[in-house]
Order: sequence, then structure tokens, then C-alpha cells
Amino acid sequence: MNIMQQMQEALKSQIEDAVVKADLATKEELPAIILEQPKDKAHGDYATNIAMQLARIAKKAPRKIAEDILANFDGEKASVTKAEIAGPGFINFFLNNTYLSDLIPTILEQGKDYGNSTIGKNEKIQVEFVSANPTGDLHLGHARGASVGDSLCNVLQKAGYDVAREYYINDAGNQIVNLAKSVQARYMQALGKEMDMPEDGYQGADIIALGEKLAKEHGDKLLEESEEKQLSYFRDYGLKYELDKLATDLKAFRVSFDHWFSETSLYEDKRIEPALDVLKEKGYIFEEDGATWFRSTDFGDDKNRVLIKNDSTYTYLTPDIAYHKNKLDRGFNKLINIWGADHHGYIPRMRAAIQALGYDADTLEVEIIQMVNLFENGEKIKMSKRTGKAVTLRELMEEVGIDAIRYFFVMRSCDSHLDFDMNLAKSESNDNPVYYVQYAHARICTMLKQAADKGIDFKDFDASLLTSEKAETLLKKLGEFTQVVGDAAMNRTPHRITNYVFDLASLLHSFYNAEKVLDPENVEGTKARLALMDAVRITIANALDLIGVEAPESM
RNA sequence: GUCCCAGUAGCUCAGCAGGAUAGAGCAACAGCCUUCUAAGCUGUGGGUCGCAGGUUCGAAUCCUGCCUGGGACGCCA
Repeated sequence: MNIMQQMQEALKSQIEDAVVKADLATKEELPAIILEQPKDKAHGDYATNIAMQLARIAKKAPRKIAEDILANFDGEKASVTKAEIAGPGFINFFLNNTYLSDLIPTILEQGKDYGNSTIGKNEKIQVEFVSANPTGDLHLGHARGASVGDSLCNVLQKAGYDVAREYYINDAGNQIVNLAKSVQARYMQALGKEMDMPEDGYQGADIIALGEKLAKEHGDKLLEESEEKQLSYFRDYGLKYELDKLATDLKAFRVSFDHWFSETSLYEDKRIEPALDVLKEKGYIFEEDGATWFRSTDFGDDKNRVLIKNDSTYTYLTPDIAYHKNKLDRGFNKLINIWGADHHGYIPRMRAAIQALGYDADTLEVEIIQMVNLFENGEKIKMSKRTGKAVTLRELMEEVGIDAIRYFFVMRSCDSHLDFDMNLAKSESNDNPVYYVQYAHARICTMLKQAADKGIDFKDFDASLLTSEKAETLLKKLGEFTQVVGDAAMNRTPHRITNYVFDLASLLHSFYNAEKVLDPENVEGTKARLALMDAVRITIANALDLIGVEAPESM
């Protein structure tokens, strides 16, 4: 538990004691004490609404209750210097802020670990994200999913969850047959022979390049093989090529996975039948119109779903159920899937399957990532999957840079559609939030370097010298970091990290402009400020690390 | 028709378990570089929180209905 949490817990327990002592409520009746940090400084460091909450239980006016609480409140035990009743019945607490001076040594000592907590209680949680079909390049939607997924995993880990990152490879089924046919057509075309693309073929430039590559390497030799052998070759070759490309691009994008799970392996390891058997035993399976169905409506889905088509092949859902069963068999007690908005309709049936397998519905959480619109020069860039004319992640990385993409994609709540402004992301100006934050970090590094060059050692700093309002605001913000990470983890909202780090950078810039850090006239003050700067540097770097953005030492 | 997401300042969006006068960036306007990076700072103006009800001490936040925009509703994946 960090200093801020200790402070809050101490305060809460004093409030609880006071309520019980004042005979307003018993310990059992008492609701959880809520402490909030008022926006207005005149309202103190913390405020509680407990008096209003107790109005019904104690049958008294909130302000009267607040008075009774304060009459029985021992402020000294919680570092409270002043407590006031305000508004409809808030109690505002003003704290002795010396506790803040303990914060800097903690941050400096913890370094990269500052912000870590144990609220995840080591819970085994699996996050499946991206899982783009190996049939083309990653586009913007995947990139957002990758950014959010990776950042969420980082946040969860920092908050003490035991996280496994997984990519589900859809390397079985129709789309792979299509891939093989598409590669074949592109290969033929590269040889100068007439061949139409299959109807649902993959039109991407990557497949054209692949066809040319094959033509170059093999000439027309591949045509000597049987059609079946050719397609099998194109399938394997295309799959490997696409998967390598996905892995390379994602790695470049600073996203890695603990496990790449192959759909085909479900067939090879005979995992699909046993999963179906479980549903069958429990009576959720029935036959109709020559097909095998899952009665997902038993669990709130709006219609039942086919598992085995009347041509005796599986639907997409069937191996996916086996896959999720496998995840659960591996001992994860929480599964998070990150899907694009176009898959949201798939949630009820998957959740039904989880329940049919004997688990709670909320074992599976699905985070839906809304769509991305790309804007350049104020105009929306149209994307078309059919013609393959979508902007790829690779192109975007080359044009915009990884830091800006990662930051922009995680900056907004997943629920919101995201307008990605190319001009803004590319601009090296203060309009660009990424540069704004990185600049704050670089500024600090410059000061620390200059101090080091001058031989200033601030190890023996005295934090009590940091009395200015701007320094104090900065300190309080630093103290919030652990809580912010914990909230982002529990609510699955990595965008809070960008909000936080932006605010922190803003406070740093403000402080920087108001106070001279390196002051030859005041050695002790300089040391204290340098220590504060180092703590800010560490916190910014840790926050940026969570969202996969670099923290440069100079710009 | 059913379901999901969104609707907050001119624009893009925050707003944490309901809390005090609704915030930030951009844009507009006015200032700050003989001083640690002006990729920065300071200040001003700008809002019926889509609409209508309800829940309560209190609603941008929760519930219901409606309106608008986007998406999903396959024996596709």
C-alpha cells in the first residue's frame, strides 16, 4: 500500500469510528466511506459525503450529522489539520501535507516500479486481442485494437493481475481457402496469364506482392503440380507469409503476445468434438433442417445458432467455443476479448456458450472497440475492404510514427468513435499531445543532466522546502498515479493513462515556467526541486511505458 | 423491426462507484523568450450536458420513452 492509500485508509477509519461513537449508525449499517478529492482547493484535500448518506439511517439533517461526526472525530490520528462542514453536508478535510514529502523518496526508490499495486491479487486473466485473419495487412481498426489491448495488458500487469496475451489465428475455414485461391490468381497474373480473382478474394497489395514473389522464385514450375497440390502449397505459403508479416508489424508496433493460438490446432488436437459433447450432455444441442444447433436462446441470445452446417462443416462459432473452453481449461478465471464494433452482435452467443460450458456469464468480458475514421487535411479518407484500399498499419507507422499512433489510439474511450487526424498526429508542435508529454520528459532530462554536469547531487534533499503551490499540486498529482493505474485496470479503461499523463505534463510545464529549478543562489532549494523533477520524470516515463510510447531524453 | 455504441463549448473529447460553480486541447482574442528547450507558459470570452418524464437531499452520470448519427442482426468469418 502506498502513502496516499495509507493516508486515505487512516482518514476513513477515523470517520468510521466517529460515526459509531456519535451513535449515528452501527458498524453494520455504515455504508463504505467515500473520499473524494474536491476540484476546488477551498474544499480541502479530501471530502466525504457520509453525512448525507447517513441522513436516512440516522433520521437527522445531514449538517447536524456532520456536526456530530466532527464532535467525535480525532483528527490527529489522520493528519487532519482542519475539518469543515460545507454545502448540503459535506465534510471537508484539510491535511497536514508533510506526508507528501515522503512521496518523492518512494518514487525515486521504486523507479520503474512506481505505480505498481496488488489490487489484481494475481488473478489469472487472459486477454485475446487483434486476432486479425491472416489474409491481409493490418488496418486502422486492428491498430486501435492492438494499442488498446496491449496498453490494457500493461495496465493490468502493473495493477497486479497475472496477464496472458493471446492472438487467435483463424487459419482454418473458408477464408483460408480463399487466401489460397487469391494467391494462386495473383501468381498467375504475375506470370502474365489470365486468371480472375475469386469472388471473395483478398484484394490487398500484399497478396499481389506475394504473387510476384512466387513468380520470381518459381517461374511457372508450380503449374506442373495438380490443382489440389498447388492450392495446398499456396495456402501454406500464403499463411506463413501473412503470419510472419502480422508478427513483424505488431512487433514493430511494440505489441507482443505470449501465445499465438492456431485454430487449426483445435482440429489437430481433437478439441472440438469434446467441447460439443459437453454441450450435448447438458442438453443444449438439437438437430433441425439437417444441421446441428446450439440452443443459445436458453441464455438470452435472440436466436439459436448453427454449429454444424448441413454440409457437415462447422460454422465459425464451433471451433471458437472449443477455443474458449480450452482457455478456461487452462485455468484462467477471467477472459477478456477485444473485438471491433462490427463483432458486437457475436457477444450474446459467445457468452451463452460460456454459460453452457458451466461458467458464469461474466467470466467472459468483451471490450468493443469502436471504429476509426482517418482524416487528412480535414477530409475523411474512405476505406474499402473490398478493393483492399485501406490504409495499413505499416504505412501509418512510416508516415506518422509509432509514438503518435499508439498515443492517439489509446487516448479516447473505446466506446467512442475515433477521428484520427493525420496532420495533427504528424505535427511536431504543441498541438500534438504526444509531443507535449514527451517534451515535458525531455525538459526534465535536460535539467537533470545540467545538474549532473555541475556536480550537483540531490540525494540528501529536503522535501519540506517544496512549499510553493505549483510544487504541491505537482506532488499531489504524482501521488495519484498508483490509484489511476488501479482504476484503469479495474474499469478496463487504459485511456485514463493518457488523460493522467497529459495533466501531469501540463502541471510540469506550468511549474517549469514559474520556478527556476537550478538556482545557484539556493543550493538546498535546488536539490529539493531536482528531486521533485526526477520523481516527475519517473512517473511520466512509467505512464508512457504503459501505453507503449517512448520517453525521449531530448527532443 | 430487434440489439449495441455515441450525442457535453464553434471543433475533437474528458468527466472516476450520483455530489458543491460541468473540465481540457484546438480554434478566437490579449500578453510572456538578455534566465534550466517558446515543441512551453499566463489570462479572456464561449455550455438549454440531444429532448421529455421518473428515481432522490442531490442527476451530464441511474431508469423509461422518443429524436439524431454510426454499427450489428448469415447454415460468412
